Amino acid sequence: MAYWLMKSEPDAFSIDDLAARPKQTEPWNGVRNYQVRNMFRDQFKPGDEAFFYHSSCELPGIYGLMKVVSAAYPDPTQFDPKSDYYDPKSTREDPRWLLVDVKFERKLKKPITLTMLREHEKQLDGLIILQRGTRLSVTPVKPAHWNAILKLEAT
DNA sequence: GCCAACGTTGGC
DNA sequence: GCCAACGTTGGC
Repeated sequence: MAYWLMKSEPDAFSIDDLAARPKQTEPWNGVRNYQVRNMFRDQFKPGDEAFFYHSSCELPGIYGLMKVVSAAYPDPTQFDPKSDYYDPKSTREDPRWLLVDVKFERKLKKPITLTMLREHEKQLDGLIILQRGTRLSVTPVKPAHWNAILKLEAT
């Protein structure tokens, strides 16, 4: 089983939005980056765990936990001309973009902010989100990092 | 296949 | 709103 960190702008889709979904699941659509597409395709497995990270907001950080509940499949928004995520170059025969379904697990008692993560840089050496200029919206998290980060919830 | 221009991300 | 970083596009 693998661990992931998945970013979303809370104005667009937040941990509370996920918790409010009828089955507390949501297709993680709109990813338009080949590296992430390949991670979805090659590495994501149902049962994987993920941090829900809020970006571009007042307090960027990890706000909750979720579980991956599907294999990768084509993102339907790429075929929808009315969608912001429409990609005219993608076809149903050869879809360019994939997504996975995620399921709400729980909110953290309090967010683990980016600042807190930085304060524990030593333990979290190599965590991608702490590296300069990382813009990937989905990144892998090593098990040791996952555990170290979760411990910060109690601090 | 190079690379300049452009667009996007995301913290601050 | 600024701007650094970096992925993508497209002309050549």
